[in-house]
Amino acid sequence: MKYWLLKSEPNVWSIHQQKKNGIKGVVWDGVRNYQAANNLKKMKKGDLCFFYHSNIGKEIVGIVEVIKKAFIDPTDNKKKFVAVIVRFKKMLKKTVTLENIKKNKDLMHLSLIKQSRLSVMPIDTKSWKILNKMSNINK
DNA sequence: GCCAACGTTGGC
DNA sequence: GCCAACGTTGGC
Repeated sequence: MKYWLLKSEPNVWSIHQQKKNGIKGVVWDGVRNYQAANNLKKMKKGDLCFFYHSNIGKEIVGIVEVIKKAFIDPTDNKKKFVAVIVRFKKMLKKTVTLENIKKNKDLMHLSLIKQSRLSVMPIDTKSWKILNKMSNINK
């Protein structure tokens, strides 16, 4: 199983809306960047993704699960880009802010920090574990 | 195929 | 609101 991070501006699409959508999940479409699209293509059913709020909050707020692997994005007329379907999994007990991620030397290599504009990125297992641990600090 | 101009994202 | 970083477009 692989781990990922998905970015969304909460005033466009937030984790709360994702949660309301419940078990049927949501089509994650609109990605128009090759690097992000390539990451979407690598996703498999059952993979887990951190849900990150960009611009407002700048923090990881929850986890979603991939329930359908990449298919042609229905909103892309040229049929070049892909979408996946993700389902709400859980909210983090404590959100993990970008500020705190930057403070951790073991997380400095993440694309979240190095490539601030990338909206879909892989998270290695070690980093996934660290971030999960950080989210449980104030249980 | 290069690169200047322009557009977009997202942190600050 | 500004701007750095980076992706895309279009003229040559």
